[in-house]
Amino acid sequence: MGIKGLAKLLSDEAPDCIREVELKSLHGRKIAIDASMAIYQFLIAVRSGGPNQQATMLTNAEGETTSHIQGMFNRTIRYMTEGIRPVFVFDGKPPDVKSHELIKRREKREKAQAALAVASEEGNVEEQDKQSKRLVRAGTKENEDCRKLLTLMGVPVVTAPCEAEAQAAALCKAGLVYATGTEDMDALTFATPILVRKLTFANASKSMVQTMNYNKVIEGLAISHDQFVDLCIMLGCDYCDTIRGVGPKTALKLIREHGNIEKVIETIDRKKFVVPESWVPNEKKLDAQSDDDDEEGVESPSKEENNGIVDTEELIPAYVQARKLFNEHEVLNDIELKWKPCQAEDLQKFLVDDMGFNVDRVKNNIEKLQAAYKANSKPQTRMDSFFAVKANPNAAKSAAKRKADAAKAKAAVSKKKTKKH
DNA sequence: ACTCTGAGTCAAGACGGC
DNA sequence: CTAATTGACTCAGAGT
DNA sequence: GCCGTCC
Repeated sequence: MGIKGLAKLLSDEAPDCIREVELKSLHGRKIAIDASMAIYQFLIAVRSGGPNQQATMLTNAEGETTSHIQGMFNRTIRYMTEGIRPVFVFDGKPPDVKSHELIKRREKREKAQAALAVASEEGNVEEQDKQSKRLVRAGTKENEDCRKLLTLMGVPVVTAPCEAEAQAAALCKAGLVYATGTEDMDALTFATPILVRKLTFANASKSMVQTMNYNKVIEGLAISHDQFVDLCIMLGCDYCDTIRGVGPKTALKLIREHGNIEKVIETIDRKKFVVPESWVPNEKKLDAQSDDDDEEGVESPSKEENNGIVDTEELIPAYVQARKLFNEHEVLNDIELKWKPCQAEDLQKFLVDDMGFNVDRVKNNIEKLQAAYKANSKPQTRMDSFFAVKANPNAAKSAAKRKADAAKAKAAVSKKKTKKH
C-alpha cells in the first residue's frame, strides 16, 4: 500500500522536492529497482488476445507463463541502451507486523476467485478478465525466472533480507546507486536520497521521468526525519492502522504542532479522533481491569489475533514498531554491484529453448545488450558534474546541509550494523 | 459552501510495421 | 509450508 | 500515432 496520499501531499506541500526531468539526464546512473513490483506489472499487462476474447498470458511450449520474462528482458535492455545501469532488488520475508495486512489481502483474493468462478459459468468474458487480473501474483517461480534471466544478462541482483524498498534505499544511501526506481513511496520513508518514478517507456516520445529528492522533502515540509517517519505512519503504511478521522492535511498539521505521535495522542480529542487500540496497549489493559464500556459484539475477531501477540510480552505500541521498521530495517550492508558482459550462449538457450522465444529476435536483442554494455563500461564522464557546483546559487548552503545529513546518515548506518545479527 | 476523510474501483509493457 | 503492489480517481458523507 | 503481436 505504500504511504497513503504521500505523493499528493508532497506535490501540495513540498513541490520543490519533485522534478520532471528527461530520461537522458539519468545517463550513466546506476539505479536500484524493486523487481517484485516490476514482475507483478508485467504479469498483469503483458497479455495477448484483443477485446472480446479472454486475454491470456504469454507462455512457452510447456504452458509456463513467460510474460514477465518478456517484459523484464525488453525493459532491462532498454535501460542499458539509455545508459542506465539497473540493479534489481528482490523481496525477502515480509516483517511479522505485516501479517495483519496480508490476511486482508488473502480474503480479497479469495473473493476474486469466487467471482471468477461465477463469471466463467456465465461466460462473461469481460468479468473473467477483470477477476483473473486480481488473482495475479508474483510467486517464487516468477522471481526465480527473473533472477536467472538477469544473471545471464550480466545485471546484478540483490535479494533483500526483508523489504526490497528498504534494501534499495540502503544501496542509495551507501552511494552504490544514484537512486531508487519505484512507484512505491515507502522508499522515501526509508530515506532513499533520490526516488525516480515513471521509469517506464510507455510514453517513449516524451520520455520524461519524475524525481523526488529526500532532503528537499524534509526541507519543504519543514520537519525532521523522525517527524517525517511519524507523518508517514499517520498517513497510513503497511505496518499499522491509523487514527480515524485524521487524513493527510490534519496529520501534517498535528506533527508540525506537536512534534511526534506520542504528543499528538496526548493532546488530541480522543472522542473525535479514535486512536487504534494497538497504539495504546497499556491503556487497554487498564480498561479491561477497571470497567469495560466496550460493546463486545462489535469487537472484530482480527483484533483479537493481534492482541494475542501483543499481550504476552509486547506492550510496545504499534506505531513504535512501525517506526523501528522504517529506521532500522534489516538490510544487507556490504554488497558489491557488478555489471558483467552477458553470457550470450546460455542466455540464448534459456530464452529460445526453454522459453520459446523467437531466435532472430533474441539474437538481435543480445547484440543490442552487448553494444549497450560496451558503451556503458567506457569511463564515465557525466557532463553535468563539471558545472553542477556553479549551477546552484545556494551551493554553499546546500553543501553544508548535505554534510550534516551525511553525518546523520552515517550515524544511522553504524547503528544498523550493531543491530544486524 | 467548503474541506477533509474513507471506501471503492480501475489500470498497470514494449516493439515494430504501417 | 503458504503467501508477497500500488497509486490515481471518484463519490458520498461527515464535520466545520 | 495507431494497432497487432510478443510466447
